[in-house]
Amino acid sequence: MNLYVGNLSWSSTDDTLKEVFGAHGNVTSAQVVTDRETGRSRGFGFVEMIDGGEAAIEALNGTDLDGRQIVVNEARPRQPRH
DNA sequence: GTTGAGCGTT
Repeated sequence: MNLYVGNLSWSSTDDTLKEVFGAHGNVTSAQVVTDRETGRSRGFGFVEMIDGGEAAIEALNGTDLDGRQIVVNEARPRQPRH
């Protein structure tokens, strides 16, 4: 299950998502989207989960993460890179 | 040493 996580703090990392979402399910991959040019965080990320995905959404959506209320939702299918 | 709506770099 792919999860979209928005409104992240600039300090939030892949490990941050993996820890928070890992507490509610099995995380296979967690990645904070960083700017390709500057390499800085764009304030959102994606989390891949095997189980507990929807549970993590309801459990973590709107909750505080590193000082910001994160937005958790199911991610849309990513368009092929061009 | 900054910024703040949204759906990703390979």
